[in-house]
Amino acid sequence: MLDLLELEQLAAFADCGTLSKAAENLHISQPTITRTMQHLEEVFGVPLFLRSKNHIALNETGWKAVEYARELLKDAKEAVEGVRAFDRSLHTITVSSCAPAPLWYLLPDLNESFPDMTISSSIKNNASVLEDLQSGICTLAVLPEEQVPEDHCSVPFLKENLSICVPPDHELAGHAELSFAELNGYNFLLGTRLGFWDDMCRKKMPSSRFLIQTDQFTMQELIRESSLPCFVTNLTAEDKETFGGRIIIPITDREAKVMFHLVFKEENKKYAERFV
Amino acid sequence: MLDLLELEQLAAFADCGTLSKAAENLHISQPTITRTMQHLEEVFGVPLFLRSKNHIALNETGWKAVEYARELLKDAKEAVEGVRAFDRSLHTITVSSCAPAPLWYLLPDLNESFPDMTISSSIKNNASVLEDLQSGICTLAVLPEEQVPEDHCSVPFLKENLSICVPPDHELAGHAELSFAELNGYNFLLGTRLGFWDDMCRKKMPSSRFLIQTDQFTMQELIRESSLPCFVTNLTAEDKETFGGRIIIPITDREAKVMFHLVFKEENKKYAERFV
DNA sequence: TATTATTACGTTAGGCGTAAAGATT
DNA sequence: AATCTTTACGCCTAACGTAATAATA
Repeated sequence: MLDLLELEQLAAFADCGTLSKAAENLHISQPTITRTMQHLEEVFGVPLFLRSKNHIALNETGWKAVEYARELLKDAKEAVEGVRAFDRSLHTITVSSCAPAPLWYLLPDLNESFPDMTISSSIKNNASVLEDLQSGICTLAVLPEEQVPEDHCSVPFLKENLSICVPPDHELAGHAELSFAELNGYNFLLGTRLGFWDDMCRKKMPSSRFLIQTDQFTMQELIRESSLPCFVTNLTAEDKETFGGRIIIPITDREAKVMFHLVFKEENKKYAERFV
Repeated sequence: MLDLLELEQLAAFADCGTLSKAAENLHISQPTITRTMQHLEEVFGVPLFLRSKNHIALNETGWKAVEYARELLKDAKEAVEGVRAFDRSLHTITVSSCAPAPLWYLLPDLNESFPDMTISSSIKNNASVLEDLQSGICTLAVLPEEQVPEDHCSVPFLKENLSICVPPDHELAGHAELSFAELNGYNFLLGTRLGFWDDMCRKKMPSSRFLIQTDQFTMQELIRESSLPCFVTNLTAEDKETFGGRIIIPITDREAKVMFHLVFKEENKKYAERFV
């Protein structure tokens, strides 16, 4: 039977050209590698080397053996990595969500219900979430109702309504409600990456600019100190403080009201059951 | 690093269900296989088994590891076989010919010129010979001039003219020459498998039947004792005796005169050089 | 009681490195 | 002289099997 350690020495010899350099590389003695090459010839049952008194080189068959050796070594490495990755996946719940808000409710819940599992989550746009779902990269996906693929299980999860938030003296402050059409052209502060909402806003308000703030504190300061409108939803959990005296005005468009669904494969039902 | 011997034990355990049976199968002791399983868990770095006091079974990850193990074992086996096959191919000249006659001249020549090579030959139809050539299965191919592929080297080798051979009292015996059209409808004795000629005759004489004789002696007897026509060519080396008093009549069709070419890849030029 | 996995233990085979030899440039 | 491969030799590890242990059905 082949021995991967021996094949590694063979590959090293192919790389180095001489047994001595290969031995040095692998931190073993020359005699050891000499013996290994002899043993490899025994195992393969055919000559692999051209020998002269103080020189050894691979013959044509030897090079072919090296090809196979490298392939096997790569496969063996991938096997170990594959098994480890599989084991990790058994202890990880991976959530891909199209928006941040659902995660605020989902993640604490999962953490509590499956305390010995690692919870890994990411926010991306609808298409990417779908990919993760189809490819099995994610265990649970959060998608708008309309995006739920037919061949997957799903449960309704949360409803989110988008509103904007302006200072009382803002020119929009008088409206009881607003449409994307009316908002188009205004520039907005955008708190964190919004996933789903991000795409939606850019699409519905193509003339608007979105001033993205990654820092939480900066964002709060700008909300307080500027008159730029920003977004809130019914799920936004910020303090009253954060928005100071700002006024919240609902957006009337159908698209501003979203029903998020939890989507998953049959085999991952157990992780979604408690949300049914 | 993984050890294929250990993986073999893992696969055996997966097959047998218990360590004892696996040990028995592999003719090793139970403690050995126990230790191996423990060591495999170390190497993979993740749990592979569900253990109770006197029971051990593969967990989900373990089964995944078994998958990889089987794959690696198969690959390793194929590597050894592949290297052996490659080595053999280096010491074998494989000839695929569309007709037998060229081999009568080619094989003795090759045997003499390359005494330490094994010569392996087969007769097949044009299409199969071409396949062998393209796929590299054969070192040298013998094909009719018209069939030589453009992307290969070739040298003219032999010219063969097909004739028929009938007893003096046969109704065709009076002709000085004949065409396939005139022969169509007669039944023929067919000595050995003719490769190229076989297809040709069936195509040009669709109404004829061919009585195939695999036994040399039977063939000779039938030639002597029946009046059925048979085929000969300018290359046929049989004794005058074999054909008794039979008369040989050339076939006039263009297709009955064939120029065989030796066809080969650049890399195998050395085996054809002496025929240039 | 029979079967199974695991641990303990003693033995041994085989693999490694050092040293030396032989050969080539 | 320096470099390289191979052989010789002795040590020592590590792998194996036997025997014992523990647990279960």
